Amino acid sequence: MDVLRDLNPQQQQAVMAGTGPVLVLAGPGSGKTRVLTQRIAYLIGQMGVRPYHVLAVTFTNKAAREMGDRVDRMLGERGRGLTLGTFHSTCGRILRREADHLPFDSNYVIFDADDQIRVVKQVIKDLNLDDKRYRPHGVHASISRAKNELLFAEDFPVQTYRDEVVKRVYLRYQHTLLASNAVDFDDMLLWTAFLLEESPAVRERYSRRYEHILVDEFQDTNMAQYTLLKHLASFHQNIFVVGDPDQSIYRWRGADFRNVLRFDEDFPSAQIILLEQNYRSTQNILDSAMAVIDGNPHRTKKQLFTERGEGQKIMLQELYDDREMASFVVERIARSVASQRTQPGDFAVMYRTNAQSRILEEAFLAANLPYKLVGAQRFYGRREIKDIMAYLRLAHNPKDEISMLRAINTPRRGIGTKTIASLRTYAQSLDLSPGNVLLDLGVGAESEHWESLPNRVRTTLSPFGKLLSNWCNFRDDLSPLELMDQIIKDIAYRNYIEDGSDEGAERWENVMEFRRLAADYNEKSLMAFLEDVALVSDQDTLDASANVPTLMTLHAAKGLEFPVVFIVGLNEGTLPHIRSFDDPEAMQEERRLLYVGITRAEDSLYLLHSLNRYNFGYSEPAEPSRYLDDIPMLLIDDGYTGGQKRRSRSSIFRPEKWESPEYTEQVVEQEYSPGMRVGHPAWGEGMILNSKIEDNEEIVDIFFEDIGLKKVVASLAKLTVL
DNA sequence: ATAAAGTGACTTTTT
DNA sequence: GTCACTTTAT
Repeated sequence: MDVLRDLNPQQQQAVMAGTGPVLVLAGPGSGKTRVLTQRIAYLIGQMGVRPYHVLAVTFTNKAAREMGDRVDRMLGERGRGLTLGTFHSTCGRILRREADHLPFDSNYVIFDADDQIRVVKQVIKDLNLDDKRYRPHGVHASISRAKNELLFAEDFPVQTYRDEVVKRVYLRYQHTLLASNAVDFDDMLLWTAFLLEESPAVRERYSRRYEHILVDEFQDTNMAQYTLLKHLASFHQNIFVVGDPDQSIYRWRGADFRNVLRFDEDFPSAQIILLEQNYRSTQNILDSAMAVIDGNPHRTKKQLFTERGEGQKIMLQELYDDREMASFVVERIARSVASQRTQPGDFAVMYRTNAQSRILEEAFLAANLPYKLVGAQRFYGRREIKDIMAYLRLAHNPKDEISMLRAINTPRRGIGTKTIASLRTYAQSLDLSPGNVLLDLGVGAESEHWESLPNRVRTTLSPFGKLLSNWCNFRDDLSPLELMDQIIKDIAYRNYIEDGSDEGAERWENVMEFRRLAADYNEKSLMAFLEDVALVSDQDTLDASANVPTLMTLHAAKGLEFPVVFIVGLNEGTLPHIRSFDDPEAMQEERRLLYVGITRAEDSLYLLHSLNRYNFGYSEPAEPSRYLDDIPMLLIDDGYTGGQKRRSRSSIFRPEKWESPEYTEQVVEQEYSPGMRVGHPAWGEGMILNSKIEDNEEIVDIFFEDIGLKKVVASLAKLTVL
C-alpha cells in the first residue's frame, strides 16, 4: 500500500501492528488521526477484514465525520458498512436495538444537560428538600459521577447524610427518566455497559460483530466507556486505542487517564507504540509546551520533536485588563492580515471559561471584524429552539414529562401551576404519565378520566390534549419538517415569539434556521432528528469554511490546529482556575489544559495575561499565571530584549481608539484626591485612597465599605462625589 | 393566571 | 453583570 510511504517508522508500526491489543501513545500533532484512518484502511484493504466487523469510536461527531471522510477517500465503496461514530451515538444505536432487554422502549428520548437539571430540580421539590442546601447542580454532579462509575441508584454508597439524600434523589430521578421513557447522556454509556455485562448472549453477539475496535482520544474515557470497550473486546482482544495522558482534560466528566495504565494491565500482551515526532508546530512551541507539562508529577516524559526548525519566539504580553487584552488580540490580527502575511482564518483565540468570550466578541464587533465562536449552546440552548424541541419530543414520546412541563403552558394557554399539579398527582395515582392522561382528555367527556377531575382542570387541559393527540396521529405520516410546521401553526408560535422587538425577530430567525436543519431529515425519521440534535457537541458546530478568526475554550480546541494561537487570561484564578486550587489532581488538569492550548499552534503563539481581571463583572488585581514562570526565558519574546522588563507597567498596550483626537488632545485633570467620599452605582459608598493620571486616564483607588479596595478608571466608572 | 419587580446564584470545562 | 427563579401586584 503506497500510503505507507508517507508514514514514519513508528506510525507504520502502529498501522501494521498485528491482531491483539495495541496502545498508541500519540503526542500532539503526531498524526494520530492519520494512524487511525490508515489502520482502518489497512485492516479492510490489506487484511481482508469486512467493514461490517470494524468499529471505530470517537468523542465528537466532528472527529467521526473527519475519519469517515478520510476512510472514504482511501477506500471508497470498499469501506461501506463500517461502524464509525461517537461513544454516545454508538451506544444509542445498540440501546434501541436491544431495548427488549432494557427498562425502556426503543423510541426513548435523550435528556440533555438542561433536562437533567430540570429533573433534579423537580425531584428536589417533590421530595420537599431545600434546594439551597441541596443545589440541583451539585446533586446532579453526584448522580452523574456515580453513573460514570457504573453505580445504579440502588448501589449508591452512603457514608454521609448528604449521600443519603442524594441517593433518594437519584432513585427518584432515575424513576422519572424511565417513566418518561428517557435516558440521559450518562445512561447511554451505563445501560450499554450494563447490557454487555449482564447478558452474555448480547455481549457475544456484539463482540463477534465488532471484531476490530479502534478508539480515539482514549485518555478521555471514563469507567463506563472503558468497561464497555473491554466487554466488546472480550472475545478477540483486537482493540486498538490511541491517546495521550497529557491531553486528558475531561476529569470532571468522569474521564480517567489512568485507563491508559489500566489498559496495559488488563491487556498484558498489548503492544505499546510511541509517536513523538510532531508535524504541526515549531520547536520553540514544542519546547514551551514540554516546559509547561513537565511541571506535572508522575508522568513518563515525552520528547517531542519536529523537523520544522526553531521558528519564532513565544510572544508574551502583559496588558492592563481583559478589555485591553481583547483589543490587543483584535489589533494584532487586523494588522497581521493587513500586512498580507496571514489570512483571518489562520487565527484562533483560546480562553479558560466561556464567560471570557464576551469581551472578545465585543472587541471584534467594535473593530467591525467578523469572527466565529465555537459553541452549540448558542443555538441549541436558546429558548425558542428548546420550545420547539419540547413539542417534537412530546409528539414522538408523550411520556416525556420534562417536555410536557415545558410545552403545556408555552405559549401561555391558561394552564397554571395548580392545574399542572393536579394533573401530575392524578396521573401518578394511576401510575400513568401525565402526557397519556392529557392525550386521553383530548377526546372530551368521553375520556375515562373526565369524571375524576375537577371541571376547571379538565376543561383547560382538554384542548391541549386534543392538539397533542393530533400531532401524535400525524407524526408517522409527516416528515419532521412538516410536523414542525404543523405545530408552529397550531400553537401560533410566530405570534408568540415575534413581539415587534429586535430580539423577537431574531428568535423567529432562529426558528427558521431550525426548520432548515429539520429539512435535512425529510428522508429520515423524527427519532433520528431528535437524537442528532441531542448529541451535537460544541465542536461539531464549527464550520471550517468561513475564513475568519475562531474563538473557543481551551477544551473545545482539542484536536484542532491553527497557524497563530492566542491564549488569553493567563492569570492566577483564571488559568489555573480558582476552583481547582484546592485539588492537586484538578491543578494537574489545568496544566494539561494549557499544554493542549499551546500545542494547537503551528507557527506563532501569543500568551497574554493582565494586571486586572474581571470576575463577576468586577475588575480586580490579578497575578500572572504560575505556568508562565515555567517557560524558559530564551523561548520568549516579550517585546523587550533580555526580558528584563517582562512584567513592567510600561508595556501596557493602549488600543487605538483611545488615541483618537478627542482623547489625546484633551488632557485629563485629576478630579479626585485621597480622603474624598464617593458613591458607585454597584459598589455603594467608599473613600478615595489614591488617585493618579496614567496614560491620560485618572486611575482611582477606592475603599468601598462593602467590598473593599477597588481600582477604577474615573472616566468609565460612574462615580458621584458625596 | 400573568406580568412586573426583586432576589440570589453563578462561571470551569460538555457527550 | 446576567440569568433564572420567586415573590408581589394586578
